[in-house]
Amino acid sequence: MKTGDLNLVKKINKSIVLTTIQNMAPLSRANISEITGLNKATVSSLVAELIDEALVGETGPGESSGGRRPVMLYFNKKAGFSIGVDLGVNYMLAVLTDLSGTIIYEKQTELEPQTNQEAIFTKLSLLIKDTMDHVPESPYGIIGVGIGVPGITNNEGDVLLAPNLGWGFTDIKGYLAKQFDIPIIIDNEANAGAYGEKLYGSGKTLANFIYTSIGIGIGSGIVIDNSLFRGATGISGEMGHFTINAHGPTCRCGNKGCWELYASEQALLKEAQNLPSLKERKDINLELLIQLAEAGDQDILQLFDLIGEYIGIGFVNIANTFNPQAIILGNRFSLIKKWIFEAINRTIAQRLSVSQETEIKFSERGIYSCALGSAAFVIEAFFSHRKVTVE
Amino acid sequence: MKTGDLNLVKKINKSIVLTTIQNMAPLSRANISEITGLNKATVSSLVAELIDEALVGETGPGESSGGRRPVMLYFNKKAGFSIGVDLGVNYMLAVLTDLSGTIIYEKQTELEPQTNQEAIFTKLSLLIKDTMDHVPESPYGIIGVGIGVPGITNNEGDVLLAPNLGWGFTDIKGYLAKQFDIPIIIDNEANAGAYGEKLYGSGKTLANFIYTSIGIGIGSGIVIDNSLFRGATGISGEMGHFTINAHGPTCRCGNKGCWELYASEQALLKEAQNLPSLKERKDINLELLIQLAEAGDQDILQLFDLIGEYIGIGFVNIANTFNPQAIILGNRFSLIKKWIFEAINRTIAQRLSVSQETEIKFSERGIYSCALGSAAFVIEAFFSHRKVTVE
DNA sequence: TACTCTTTGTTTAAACAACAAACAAAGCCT
DNA sequence: AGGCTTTGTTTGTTGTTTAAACAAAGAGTA
Repeated sequence: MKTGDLNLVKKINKSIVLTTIQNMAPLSRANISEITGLNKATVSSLVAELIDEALVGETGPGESSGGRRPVMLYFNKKAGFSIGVDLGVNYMLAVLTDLSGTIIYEKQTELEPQTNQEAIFTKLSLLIKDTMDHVPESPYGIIGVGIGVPGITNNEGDVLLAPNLGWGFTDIKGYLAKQFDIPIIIDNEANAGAYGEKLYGSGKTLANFIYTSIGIGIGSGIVIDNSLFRGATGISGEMGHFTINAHGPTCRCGNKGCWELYASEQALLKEAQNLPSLKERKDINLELLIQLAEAGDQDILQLFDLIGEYIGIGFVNIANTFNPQAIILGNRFSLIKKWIFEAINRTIAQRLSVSQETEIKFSERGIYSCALGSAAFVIEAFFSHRKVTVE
Repeated sequence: MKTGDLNLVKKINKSIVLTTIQNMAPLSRANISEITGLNKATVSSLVAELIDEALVGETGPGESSGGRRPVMLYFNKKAGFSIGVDLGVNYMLAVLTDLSGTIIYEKQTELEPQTNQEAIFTKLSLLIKDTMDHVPESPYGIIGVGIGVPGITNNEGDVLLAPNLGWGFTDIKGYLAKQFDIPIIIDNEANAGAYGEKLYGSGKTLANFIYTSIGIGIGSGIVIDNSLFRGATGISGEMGHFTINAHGPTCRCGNKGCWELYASEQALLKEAQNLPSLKERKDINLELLIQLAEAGDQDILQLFDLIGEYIGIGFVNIANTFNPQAIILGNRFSLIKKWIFEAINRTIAQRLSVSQETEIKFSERGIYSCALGSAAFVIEAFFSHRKVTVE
């Protein structure tokens, strides 16, 4: 049982001071005291410890406001570095970030579709090693590696199922832990994307939102009260598989009429193939359709509109279920924003009860959301034993 | 900003001690010390204060285990009383409970359908006053009134919309506050039901579950990490209005093919009306159908089965979205459990990916869930300034 | 320049909650 | 009767926040 003692009090206040510096630097000890309500003496003593731990530094004297000049403090975001990997179906993207989520280095590797698991593991190791080589000198070095996987993961770092990779149960954390002696965090690609947008993108100012990652499939990350909801056993947000057509076609998940059969890249490409103008072509992919849309192809524009409508139908379901402040659309479909945005909003206006005010947004960090979020999971874990919240 | 100080530590520990006594009484100070890890001296001092506040009492000496006999403590559940009201469409049920949720007194009032708001308010006042008259003498008296309303409420205690009552925006809290000088808490009927089941029913051992209240409409309460999720602005769980048929009939909410059009009492009665055997009858209601089912009417049994299937389809959506440990079916449809249970489970087995293990349960407190949950909201508020949690 | 006032940050002493250890109380066992 | 065990209180220590005093360093003004 978690009882209270003096140690806890200190931890809470130190956490508050650190968070304040992270969010509002540059600022002085006096500023912190005023903002937090903590006594000046308390702030001084806690800041001294944070400086000892290399998490905070002094930049020098600031502007006087009629008295002694303050000593300005900053958050030492270079105290350590995190690695985040977006493990896609046909690519791998790794980013190296500092403790504030700024990208220091990035590297992308292409993957042949259907690459076997052994080969993916090897490439992943190489990618991580390469990224590690680009870490600057720092007190804490690399504080961990986070990986976003397009599939279902549990809280122990196992992948339970990743159909688009052809994986069943996979102990990816175990594999990596053997090679790298640092914390490894595995999570779902949509959760990571949601977290990335929460910290560094469209979700920065939102406490409650749903991030929907629409690509080949549809995944989602649920942010409630500023933190990610992972569900009972770490599986959740499989919203691509809710039924929007009770007697529709069977999905590979076993259910019928799943949303993702109507509103994903897989649905889009299938419909495109049926267009008279494209019937013969074998090279249909999202990029081609974007080209055609740019050129003003009416069939394609109409198709995008239809897909947008189905996305809107799913969004109405999400809004009715969670009443979030916003739904953020991310992953590949953020590329076709301009052709689906109107249809999504139109559908929502038609179907959603007026009392709800859910805004539709698009991912701000684009293809980086997932890698950034994965890196952020590591940073969160690094700070977790320093940060405490009370309610 | 919420900083830490000695006062906070004390509050945390006092809260732990009180919770421990509530959950495990009768027990001694030494027991508490052992269970919580708090020092014996600390426990003694905190228990002394709780006794001063009349929340805890001593029953007398317990069994010796080879030394001095312990003084056994109990939670004084009679220190105050709470009133919970289930404001239904054609009835009002009030319960008077002690601080542990035990019902001391209850009273139900029938309502004519379409009763106007003024009349409902008057009846509600009378019901509350009558309930108050049955309160035993106690240190804190009546600590508040909680009301569960079949509609959308916000966190300020306003009803925004209650279609089945014919209400638009209604300041019910304001009305009651004028007459009763105690805390008034207004919440959605499904949220209250969920909370009632969480504390005193099928949800007691579950940290994550979805309570679906299926009656005329379908509402839902979402329990995440042992606490109720209310959504961005206190509106959430309008799951009855997610689409399960993208191009189905239009619902009064504006959306199309809403789940509640296929799986609620309203759907059931409409289908029943179309049965050849019932075409001429004007007195179709749930109770009649139950009678017929008991008598073995094949048409009715088949109809129940069909409705069960649609309930199952919605449950699959819920499971895919939240991955809860269980889905608890409550309200009127808990009455027809034996005729729909099999169809629900069958549908889920067919449609839900095997990796998920969501159990289907039925409400344990039956028609009391909502009133009990409403009363519990009041108790929670009463303790909220005493109880603190840290993470 | 000299002086006062303001602001910043540190030092000092007081308050207080948890804690360990000693102690008192009240039982059990032989 | 005496030793042992368990319970619960008392006593003194530790560690943290805090208010108040203080020191440092600048601004403003005559």
